[in-house]
Amino acid sequence: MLIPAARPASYRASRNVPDCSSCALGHLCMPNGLAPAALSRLEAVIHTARPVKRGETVFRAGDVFHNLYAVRSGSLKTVSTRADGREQVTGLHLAGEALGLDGISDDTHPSTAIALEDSSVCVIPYRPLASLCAEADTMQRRMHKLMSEQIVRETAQAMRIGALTVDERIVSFLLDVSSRYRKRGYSPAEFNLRMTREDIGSYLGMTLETVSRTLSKFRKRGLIEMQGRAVRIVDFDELQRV
Amino acid sequence: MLIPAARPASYRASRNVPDCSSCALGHLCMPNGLAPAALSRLEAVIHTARPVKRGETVFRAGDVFHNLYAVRSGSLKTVSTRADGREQVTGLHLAGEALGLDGISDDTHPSTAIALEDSSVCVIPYRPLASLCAEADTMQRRMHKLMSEQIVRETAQAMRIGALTVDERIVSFLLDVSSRYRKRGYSPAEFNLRMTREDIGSYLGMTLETVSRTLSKFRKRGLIEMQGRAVRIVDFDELQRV
DNA sequence: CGACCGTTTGAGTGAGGTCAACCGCTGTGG
DNA sequence: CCACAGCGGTTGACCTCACTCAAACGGTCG
Repeated sequence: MLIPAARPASYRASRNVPDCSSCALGHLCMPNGLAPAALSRLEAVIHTARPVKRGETVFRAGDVFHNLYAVRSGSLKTVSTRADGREQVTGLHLAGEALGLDGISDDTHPSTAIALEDSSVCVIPYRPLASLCAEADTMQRRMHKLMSEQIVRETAQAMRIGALTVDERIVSFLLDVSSRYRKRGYSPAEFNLRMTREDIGSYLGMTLETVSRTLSKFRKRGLIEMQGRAVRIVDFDELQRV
Repeated sequence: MLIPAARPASYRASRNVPDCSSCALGHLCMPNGLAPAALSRLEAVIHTARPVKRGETVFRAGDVFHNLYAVRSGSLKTVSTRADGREQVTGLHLAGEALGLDGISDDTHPSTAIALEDSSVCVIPYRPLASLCAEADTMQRRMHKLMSEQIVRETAQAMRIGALTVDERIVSFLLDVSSRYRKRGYSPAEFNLRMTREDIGSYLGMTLETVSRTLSKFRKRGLIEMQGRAVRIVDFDELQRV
């Protein structure tokens, strides 16, 4: 049976995933390892939890960069507009992941972040965070890792689009999302994609029809179950071998 | 007439591009704005300039991460190996650009860096650099910008591959390289790609035959001149409108 | 209830991949 | 010094994968 949305279920408890009570953020604002002084500073920096309704934006392309964000709950997509006006989905950000790191580059957000469902984000003013990084070594390390991870993810995404067939791209996408949910303590087998077929196609460099056809094919082969945007991965092994 | 390799020519002098005498690094180790104390620290951190012959590697996928690198002269490609063994070119790094930022993520280099020509790289030990970032605010800011720029570049690359036709991809690639040379004080119109057609194809998600055909088409239309890997952009405007 | 949006599925087409032949340059060994 | 092998590049012919266009369905909201 398919659940309508991903939920922590028993995974969090059983797999002993650390819980950041202040903002449920995974490793971005996870206090482990921080000196008490630095911890209280961090809490002072992260002062707001901002709710974002489905379809609303957290920031828009061109906005002046002031804050980083961390997804507290829900999920968001980032879209970039090309020179010719066409829009493309360039990122998917799940609960516990960071948002807005690309704005540091030239103090302007290059993309627009849109909530895929009613969500909540932590607002983290960049300047104070940078100061904190200078004082607490662990914090700086965490910041660098976070940015480096984003670089690795983007590179993987470019490879995904460039070197894989559409079947492989869909598989890679599903497994990527799955592993990201697992990392945050949610079920890696059942989750809700929340994106439309068009969003997925835009993200993976293919048309919405092809997305639909490919998912249908996988369903018929018994690799996945799905109704609408809810997905359940039935056969990981078989899925992995294309 | 086509030059065999990109060279500073008169651009550097005439356009007043800052020159970093210690390692010709553009903004990565460009001392402008650093306090004298921080500057001497920086020089202490960047202790080695390592020569790399064409085809040699600076680091390999799987190597433990210790150092960042900055390209002093020449150019390198980064390649990643997919699960199925196929290799893909994931990055191109020109003189003055950074290398290895993706290794911070989990203390392991995820890709292999290979020199496209006889080159030279600055070796920058990460730990001391991080300490310096904690002490000098400008240095931290620079570091963050550098990583954020890399994120933006990778996102652009994913969009390039995902949303553009092969013609558009080639144009976008040529203009990208061109603007990067301009930024470093080299001629934006004449440069040497150094990569094989296969490398370019791998980087742009297409076959080497298609790369060759497309470049030939552009040459016949008078948009570019080229012999071998040397390129001269003749008509920027016409090239830009696909 | 009807309009609309997202999705599914089908049929036809074309952009780009595949396979193959050939050219020119470079390096190597007889 | 020349012959030859090997690599990178170009071009052609053919084919296929994924896009385009089109139709129809189901759920949701006013």
